[in-house]
Amino acid sequence: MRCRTVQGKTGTTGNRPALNYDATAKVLQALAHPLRLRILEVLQQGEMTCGELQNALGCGQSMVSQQVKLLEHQGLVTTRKAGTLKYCGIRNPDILKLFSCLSKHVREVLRK
Amino acid sequence: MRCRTVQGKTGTTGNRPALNYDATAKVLQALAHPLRLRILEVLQQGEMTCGELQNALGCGQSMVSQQVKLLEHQGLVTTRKAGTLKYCGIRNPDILKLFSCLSKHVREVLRK
DNA sequence: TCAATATATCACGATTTTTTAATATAAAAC
DNA sequence: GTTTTATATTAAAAAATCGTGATATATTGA
Repeated sequence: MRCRTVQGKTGTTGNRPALNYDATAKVLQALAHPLRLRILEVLQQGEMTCGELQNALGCGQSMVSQQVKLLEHQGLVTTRKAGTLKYCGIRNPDILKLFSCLSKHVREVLRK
Repeated sequence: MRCRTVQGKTGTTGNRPALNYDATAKVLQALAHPLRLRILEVLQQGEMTCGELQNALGCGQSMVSQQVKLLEHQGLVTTRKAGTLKYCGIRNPDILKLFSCLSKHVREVLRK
């Protein structure tokens, strides 16, 4: 995310509160990965440890650890430690609303 | 987007129509860039040529050309040619709904 | 203390993305 | 025709991301 063009937090016309492009792009980037999407989807069922995610998704341990951390940094996942276990959960369930919209887009606009 | 883990179109439980993770990740990836976000925001005002985008965003010609094409490929922008001009517009305005949600997320969860 | 378990971190090659500059194409104006 | 204008394409370097394997840390239980 190293965009060289001018960066502004405010939008085009007057005082409408627009996007913070850099921060928004980072969140989108965090979402833009098949495995991370699957993590979020699986977590809709409820809290889950990293190990459980690993099994549910069939991927390596460090992969899960790293991707969960990334999602955490962008405020998409919260975690709590219980002994040696790390429970992951959806932070801000509002974000899940994006998925239906995206799913529709993929189906309709990119019909495949 | 070269994810080595298992790829499935259907979700976790039964027959709920889940995400196409790869396609969805690609769309998100297309959105995950400050300049591309700005292009989409500017285009909310209406159709605009690549040159006008260039001026509006203060960036180079090939940059606009390339990013617009990328957005086009993911069904986010439509274009029409008129002589030597290329008019760009928002395809599927529904996608704009994502922005308010993301903006809220950035403000609240990543409060900055 | 030692071993086992769960997670974190690190390092690396491979791939992808980003950005710029140069050049190509194609339509319009002259 | 030539020039001008708008856009497309290409090439290339720099940076970021992806995925893996190795290792580190930390907690638990024997």
